[in-house]
Amino acid sequence: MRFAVAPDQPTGAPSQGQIIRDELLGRLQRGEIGIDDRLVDTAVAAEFGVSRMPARDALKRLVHEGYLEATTRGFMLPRVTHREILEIFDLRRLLEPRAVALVAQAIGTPQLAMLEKCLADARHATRLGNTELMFKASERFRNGWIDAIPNASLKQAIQRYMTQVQAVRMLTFRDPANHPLIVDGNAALHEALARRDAVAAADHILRFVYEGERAYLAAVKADLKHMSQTAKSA
Amino acid sequence: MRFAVAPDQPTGAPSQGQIIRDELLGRLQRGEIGIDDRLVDTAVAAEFGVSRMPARDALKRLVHEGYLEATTRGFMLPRVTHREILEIFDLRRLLEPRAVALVAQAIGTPQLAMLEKCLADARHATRLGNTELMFKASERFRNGWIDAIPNASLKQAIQRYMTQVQAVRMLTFRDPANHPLIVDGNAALHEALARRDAVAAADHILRFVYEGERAYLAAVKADLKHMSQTAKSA
DNA sequence: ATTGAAGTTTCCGTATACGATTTTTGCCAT
DNA sequence: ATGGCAAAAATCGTATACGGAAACTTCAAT
Repeated sequence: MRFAVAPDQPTGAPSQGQIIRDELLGRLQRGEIGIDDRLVDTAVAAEFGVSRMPARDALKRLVHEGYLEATTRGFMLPRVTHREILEIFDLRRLLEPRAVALVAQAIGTPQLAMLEKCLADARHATRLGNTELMFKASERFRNGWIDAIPNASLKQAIQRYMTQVQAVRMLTFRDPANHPLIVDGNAALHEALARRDAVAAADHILRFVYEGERAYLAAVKADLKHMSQTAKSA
Repeated sequence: MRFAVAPDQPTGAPSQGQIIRDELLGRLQRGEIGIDDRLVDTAVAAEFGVSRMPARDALKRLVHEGYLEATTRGFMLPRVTHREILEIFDLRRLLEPRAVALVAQAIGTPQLAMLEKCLADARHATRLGNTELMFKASERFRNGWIDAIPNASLKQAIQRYMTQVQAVRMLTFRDPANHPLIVDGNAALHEALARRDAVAAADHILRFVYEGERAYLAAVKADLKHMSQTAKSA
């Protein structure tokens, strides 16, 4: 057993396809890819300066992970239906309380500090009325605690519906009245995590999800036209 | 609209990669691929009479689905870690009770009959002591109720870890003492579903998962040598 | 103006080829 | 005989090219 050269990464260098996939996933999770953007393998390949193969690889993988949908005309965001959104709220109520409970028991001080930073950013943005910043900070907060989930399988299950959650989030964020609710929800969660209080954390996230569903339904009601677009897409 | 040549599948023809993937998945699920078999893209491609690309496609997809593991020297069965298996039991306890509860409210008579058939098959196989048949029947039963989950997102989340469940299942099935427990658990679940009793169904599946975890831990204990192979792999 | 059909474009799936990396094999020196 | 080094083989990742299918566009006829 020779450790002479230090094994660096366990798997050596990540492949181009992997790199592209990670980058695209980041964009998807940051909401940088819109509902009617089309991702075409040749374009992606050109952007990353590689051939179609790694690009195709990344795209197909994202499809399989549920982040994209393969059409005969490129790869697009999956059209989320109203029904599906409600289904995902159901899923979230099943998974996320347990997840934050585990996080409360496992999270480290630096991660807690990071979450606190996100929270402060979100507060600041709210005071400024800057929806964009608020959105980003809240997203970082969410990604932060999801990253801290010690059960990798559970974490993965939650991350699968992240993009759909993003889409819904974007919708509800449009009403600034929701911003304080979101900040307060996150603050309550953070406080519970800081106290390592698994029960309180689970309660808070559950309430938060219900609150999110309520806000979503309100947004849909206030904006029927936009919802009908998800069906017509025109 | 010309149906002269018969359009075969509604979605056009499935790609070669898809075909290969399905066939390989069948072999994997039938246990026809051993722990130290290596699947190499060129060999697979040659067998199916195509180029490397569709074969690679199928292999990579199976990797992503968790059925295979990519090594620097071909694709092999994944070494599932003990930790991962326990994580999945945790996930199952979160998701499956709700899933069967929804099934209890939504399942139709023909599907119920199908489940009953699987149950009868499993009973028969148990009496015969035929592990193989018993395994198949139990698998059909499980796939049957999973198919009936009305919440598509939840269904998908459950299906994601099906392979790992299969692997564990394979392990616990080796002890015939577990067979009656499995049949009884399935029978109890079926009975609850037949009565459209969501609460009882959820209780039964929860108990069933706990029972499965117990059986798994017992199997590991009884078979430490095999488990240590997952680390050494030699 | 609307509709239908033919032509064009776009894009995916697959084939073949090449370079890089890792593993294996063979050989030589001690 | 054993250990190490170098050559060879195996296999993966990527590049490029071709054929076909779906969608879009154009244009003419009603």
